[in-house]
Amino acid sequence: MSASPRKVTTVSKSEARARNRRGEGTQLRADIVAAARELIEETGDPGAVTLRAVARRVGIAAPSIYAHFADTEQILRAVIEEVFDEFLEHLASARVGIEDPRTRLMATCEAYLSYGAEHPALYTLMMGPNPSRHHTADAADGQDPDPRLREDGEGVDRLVGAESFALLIDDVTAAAAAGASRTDDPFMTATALWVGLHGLVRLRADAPQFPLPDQALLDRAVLEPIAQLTPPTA
Amino acid sequence: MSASPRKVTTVSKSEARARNRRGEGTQLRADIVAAARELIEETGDPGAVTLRAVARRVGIAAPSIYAHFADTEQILRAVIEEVFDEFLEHLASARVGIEDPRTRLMATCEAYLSYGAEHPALYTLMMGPNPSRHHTADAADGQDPDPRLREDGEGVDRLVGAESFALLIDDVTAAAAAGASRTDDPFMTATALWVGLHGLVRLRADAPQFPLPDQALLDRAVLEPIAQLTPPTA
DNA sequence: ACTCGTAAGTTTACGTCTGTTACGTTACGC
DNA sequence: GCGTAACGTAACAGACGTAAACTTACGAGT
Repeated sequence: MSASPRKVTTVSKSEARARNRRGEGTQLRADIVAAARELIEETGDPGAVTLRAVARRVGIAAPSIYAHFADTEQILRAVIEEVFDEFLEHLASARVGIEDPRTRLMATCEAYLSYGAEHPALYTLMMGPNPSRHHTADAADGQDPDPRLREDGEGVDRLVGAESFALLIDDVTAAAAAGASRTDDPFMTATALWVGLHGLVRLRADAPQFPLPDQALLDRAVLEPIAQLTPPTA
Repeated sequence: MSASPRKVTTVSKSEARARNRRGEGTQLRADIVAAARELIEETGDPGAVTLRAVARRVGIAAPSIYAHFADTEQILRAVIEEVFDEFLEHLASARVGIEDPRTRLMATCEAYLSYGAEHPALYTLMMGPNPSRHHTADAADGQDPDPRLREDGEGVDRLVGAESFALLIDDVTAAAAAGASRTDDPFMTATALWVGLHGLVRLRADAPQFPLPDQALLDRAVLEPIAQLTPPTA
């Protein structure tokens, strides 16, 4: 139960770290990404992700990171990809199994907002200006809901959440088809909804001390008019 | 036309700087703030504002800053205050002289968006999480449009743009009174509009590579439904 | 069973940038 | 002429990225 006898300058966790086995060098890579993620969540600042800080937390020496990442930017990119997958999963699992288009659209929006509220720093990192492009998105896989979605070969980068945004488009399109929304341009409406969702998340994260109205009421005041929802049971 | 003969490590501007006169020590303070602002605008990162970087740009020695600011956070606060004033002025000058409530509301929104588009880094700094509170806002100056606006003595910090937000509330209230908006809760609608404006600015700054729809069309798709505007000439 | 190549890290160290303290210097203006 | 406002110089300690060399120990091959 006693702390480690070693004296530590700042914060350090697991002092004891067993060296990985022969083929499991990749395990350290995952630990590095996890440590970087923790640093971002705790400090709220991606700038806190430094080679030495990550190394301290993982329990390794700083140069050991070079075996897996060329620099801190690569680490951040790995975190971003992980968060994007997690965010997409969060949205998808909230939507699955809901047939009613209106309820499903609202569920997607709620999931979007809840993720942003629970992981403000990760959301900011994910949606913020990316370090740069990386792998080209795997090309055409089928029908396209709107030609504007994939301008050119690499216009829609995965990093801006194209898959997640596709869920929104899907929901809005379904709502329009079912008469739950009066929109005549699902892509435009979905984009506008994205703006509203992004604004809600960012404003709550950016100005927490500002006396905003009740959360649910403000959400409705922003999202319902944008979605052009028809009266509930009309 | 030739560059300065001195060799410089990074970027440095005015090498020559004349010492201020006797009573004009305050001039340096303004120069420091201006340099910090430039650094933020050029790099997009408030972290680039370091005592030494500011000193280099101003053309002074780093310790000379201590006479005017205790640390970098104080400098950032000064920049934030300057930007807030500028932002408020930008909105106010765009609104002034417009009598028609609908046109005036739209003008305010356009000014909001244009400032955000032209000064993305400063907007982010201004609207982002503030370093902390500072001077208490000067107390009650007259009627209050909504009791929620000033929760307690210091609830509405000036740093979150209360004055600018007041303009929005004013416009929405006037629009509602004139029948240009169908809202029955101007404060809620103004807040929702703020969310939409913030979302538009932030999304364009955060994901510039994403193929967003035409700017004017997206603006309308977001703002008009939130504002609950009545048909133009009905 | 014993080697030994090599995966998986560590140690050490250099150079840069940072904040910050202590002290020295210039020159305006009464 | 001289006090003091308005700076500059020198130097420290800490954090950072990164290169080079060293160490440990797993596990395949004989």
